[in-house]
This record gives sequence, C-alpha cells and structure tokens, in this order.
Amino acid sequence: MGNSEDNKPSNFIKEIINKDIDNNKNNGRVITRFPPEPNGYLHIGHAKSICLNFGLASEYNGKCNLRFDDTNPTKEEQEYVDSIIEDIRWLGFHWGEKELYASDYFDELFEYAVKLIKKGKAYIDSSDGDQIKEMRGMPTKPGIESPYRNRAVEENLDLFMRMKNGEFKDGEHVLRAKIDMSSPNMNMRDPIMYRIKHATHHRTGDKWCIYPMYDWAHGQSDSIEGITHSICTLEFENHRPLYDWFVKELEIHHPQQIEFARLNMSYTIMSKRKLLQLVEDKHVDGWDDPRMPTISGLRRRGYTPEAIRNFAEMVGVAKRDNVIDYSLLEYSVRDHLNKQAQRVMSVLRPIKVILTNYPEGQIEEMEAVNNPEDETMGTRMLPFSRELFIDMDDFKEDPPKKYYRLSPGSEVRLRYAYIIKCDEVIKDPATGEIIALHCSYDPETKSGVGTSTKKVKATIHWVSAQHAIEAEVRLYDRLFNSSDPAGDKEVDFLSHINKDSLEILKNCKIEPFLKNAKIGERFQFERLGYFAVDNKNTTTDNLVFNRTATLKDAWTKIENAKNK
RNA sequence: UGCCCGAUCGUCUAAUGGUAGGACACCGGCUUUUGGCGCCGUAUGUGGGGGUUCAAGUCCUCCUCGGGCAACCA
Repeated sequence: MGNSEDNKPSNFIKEIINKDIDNNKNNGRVITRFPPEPNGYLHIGHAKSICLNFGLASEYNGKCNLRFDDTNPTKEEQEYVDSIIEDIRWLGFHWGEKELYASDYFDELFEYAVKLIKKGKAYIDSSDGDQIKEMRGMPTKPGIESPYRNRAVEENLDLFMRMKNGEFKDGEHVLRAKIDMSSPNMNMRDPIMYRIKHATHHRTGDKWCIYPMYDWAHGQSDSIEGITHSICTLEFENHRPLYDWFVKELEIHHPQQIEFARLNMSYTIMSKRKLLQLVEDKHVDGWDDPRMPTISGLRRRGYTPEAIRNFAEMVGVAKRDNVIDYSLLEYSVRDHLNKQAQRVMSVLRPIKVILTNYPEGQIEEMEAVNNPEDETMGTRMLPFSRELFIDMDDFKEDPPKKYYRLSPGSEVRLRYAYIIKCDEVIKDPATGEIIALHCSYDPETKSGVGTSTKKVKATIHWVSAQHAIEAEVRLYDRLFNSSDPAGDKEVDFLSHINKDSLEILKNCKIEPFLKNAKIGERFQFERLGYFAVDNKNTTTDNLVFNRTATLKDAWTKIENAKNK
C-alpha cells in the first residue's frame, strides 16, 4: 500500500511490533493469521480482527494466513467455510496460495503429542468427564491429581495409539498435559489435549477418531506456520501461559500472543450462538438478513467493504472493554456512499400531484446531477409532466411550525424542476383520504434557467407519474430495542427484539433511470437515504431495494424533540 | 474469597514524565435547488486517597469499580 498509512492511527500492538523489529526479533518479519472456526458466519466483530491482522501484515510487508480452526467436527460445516472465504475476499483481503486448516496439521500434532508423552509431560486419563471436572477444582480451590496421572510412558503410548486406532468409545480416555493441578490458572491444571470423537470431519472424513482440543491445536498451528504475532481477544489471556508452555516443551518456534478487546456495539449482539438462534428460530431471514451484524448481512444491506474497513480503523485497538455507538457504523457507510453513490429520485409513499396549469401531454426533460460530490459522474435527464408523485412526508394539511415543505397555499421547489404552489387538496368524499393535490407551477422558476427571483425554503423530490417504475422498498430499523440486548443474563435477549425492525413498502415510484439497476448496486434516494438492490428477492419483474441507512435528517430531529 | 486483565469527554481513542488532542454523538451558527454534504464554533474527560518529582493521565502504593477464568467448545 502507499502513503495512505501515514495517517493510520497507531495502537499498542504496533508498538510491540515496532519494538520487535528494532530488536530484530523474527528477523524483522511480521506474520499474522486470522483463525475462524467454521461454525457460523462472520460478523462485524470478526471484521475488526480481520482488518487488524491483514492490515498489520500489509503495513509491515508481511503476510496474514487464513486458517480455519476446524478441530471440532461436530460443530463445523463446509457452508461456513465457504461463507467465510467469500466474506473476507469481499472485504478486500488476500491470503496467498490457499487457505489453511488446523486439520492440515493433525498428523504433526499427533507426533508432537507423542513427543510430550515420551518426555513424561502428557498422560492418558481414563477418568470420565464428571470426575475430571470434579478433580479440576475451582478458581478459588486447587484441583487434585488424577489417579491415572503417573501411568508409565509405555502404557500412555500404547493407550494413545489405541485411542487413535479407534479401539475405544467416545469419552473413555483423554490425553492430558501434565502440568500443575494446583495452579491458580485453571488452564494449567492438566488441560485436555485430545478427546475421542467418532465423528466425520468436513475435510479429513473418517481418518481420525481423536481430535485435538483448541488449546492444544491453536498454538502449535501458529508455530508450524511461523506466525510471529498471534493476535487474539482478551478471553485467551489466561491461556497464554499454556501456549507458551507447549512450545517451550516442544522446543519449537514461539509465536507471541497479543490480546486485544473484542468489538461490542450498542443495540446488537455479537455472539455466534445467539446469531445462530436468530437464524434457526426464523426471527430473521437467514445469516444474511440485512438487520444482522454479519458481513453478509451488511453486504446485503448495502454496506461497502471500504465503509467496514474504515469503521474498523475508527474504532481503534486497545485492551479495555468497549461498546461502540451504532451511529459510528452508520457514519462510516454514509461517509463512503456520499462520495460514491449515484443520486436518484424515488417516492416511497406516493401522493399524486396534478399541475393544473401545465399543458396536458407535454413532457420536459430536466437535467439532474448524478453526484454533487463527484462531477465526473455527470448528469442525466429526468422526464417531467403534468402528473407527478411526491412523498406523503412532504405534504401536511396542517403544517407544524418550521415545516418548510408543501401545505395548502404554500410553495416548494421540485428538485431540478419548477416551484409549485398547492392550491387544493382533493379528498375521497367517503373516507376523507387525500387522493391528490392540485397545484400550479410557476414557468419562470425552471431549474437552472436563472429567471426566478423567488426563494422557497424547501426543495422536494418527485417522479413523473407516467414515467415512474414500481419497486419494493424495505426499510430497516435496529433489530433490538435494548442498547445491550444480551446484557442481563436473567432476561432472554429475544424479548428485546424490535417488532418494527422491518417495514416493506410496495408500489414505490422510482425514476426510470433505475430500470436497469443491478443486484447489489447502491444509490442515494435523494433526501431519503442510501438504498441497495436486494440480492435475494429481486426478480425480473420485482425490483427490491434495501435501505442501507437514512440520510441525517434535521427535520425528524426537530419533530422528535417536540414530541418529548 | 484465588489468579489474570482493565479504568482518559456521552461513546470510542491519542498523549510513551513537560500545553489532555482527534473521531462519532450532542448543541449553536454559516452555507445550501438534498432539512444531505461542507465549514465554523460551544460544551463535556484523566475513578479515589497517599507518595516520588521542578513537573504525574503517565512512575510507586493502597483502595474502589468493571471484565475474564471452574466444556472431552473455540
């Protein structure tokens, strides 16, 4: 990358790396890794870690491996592997030849285990799960040693081979490291290295019936790959002494583990287990539901990789627990889309406007700017005619104070067209419902002509009735009403679900320019927000848009303040 | 009541013994054919007590508060 890094903020991890480079540790090399377990989809919290690990590798001209931590065949699936690969690619990161797997190292890990057994540093425990748990003690109380702890090396070796060969049932034996049952660190109380699981692995099939535990596999996988800086989240801090113990006993390369605080965000949950529950219980439309904090959900919602990467940069990296304002994520996507998105006019809740003094059958082409932030995006022509649609929000029969938009007798500008005045409100005599507005336009006020001396306080968007095309628009709000949905262990997080988080609007009227909008394409609907063409429900005759984010809206703010 | 980690504006995050700064949010103003964008400004912070020092957010110490650790999960 170029000089753009000059403004990237520093953090405590970079300082450690800088020191290591100064000391010529690892010959000044930086190799990181991102190690997801393929048991769910990636979310915005993972994005922070991905940007950190791949970002560091790129800044220090090193590399970052993608390695799947696939040590538990009963929880892991190929679907998740595929989604993780897709999401990281989409974010814009690369990991060389191919992705790696902890399961690539099962043979090596097995040999390492044999080595520890031979050194007398590991043993087969034939206690059952409850007994092992019992003997482990409590954080405040030391554990006690297993009766099998002092088995002979030969017996351990023999048992371990037979475990591998499938001679035992699940749970009959485990291999444990022989460390210290009275350690104040629970992780050092003879942690389990291997357990028997007669399960089919998504990659190794039925080759193995013993599988390494994460604590045993992870550090050694890092070591095998020559990882220099093994960056993980805070909850693994207490595991570091164990990882250090393993590589020391094995006399292999020592990756330095560094822990940072995981990302939390207000009004959202980050637990994969809870996200899975939302999916399985159909509270959302899959892992990629636009309300989900998953990468695939944000993508479907219309977020850009740039916005997510920039967000990851803005939240920073530190060791204290944190809760990021949801508004920072929204800011990041608005900021990027503002510079990048094609502007377009779209009416979500249409009211018909008839310009009584505009000639019937006449059509004018109005020139509209595609993006005021980027002149190179050019202009387009908008058809204008006697019958238009405007948005319900832009008309009020009894306008409150400071309401600048259309109301009986008032004037507004139609964006890129004329100033109009509302002369008459036409209602259904039976229901009292507003059917149409009769307005008159001022021919002297055509946009861009410069013949107008009139000033109006508001400009509203519109589409020509006969030229409009129809679309479905989905408006999203936060999935949870509580700023910390999982905060109270006594309360089910599902009870905080926002029932109004999805609103589907049919028969929205959008300008003809959008006729050929492609899946995933993003637009700014002027004055309304950013919208992206949905990748799941859009068909040739049903164009579906997802609202990515609203525009900031001073009027709504004024209204909300009044209602308080 | 054991071990580990942490504590700076409302929320994040800098300041590496020498003027507590930035971003988001908020409030106010300017600008505006998007009540958008942009620009300007106001306000808001070192958890507490001792100590070291000419000088402490930073170092020492005690306290307080918060988080993590007792899966054959990762």
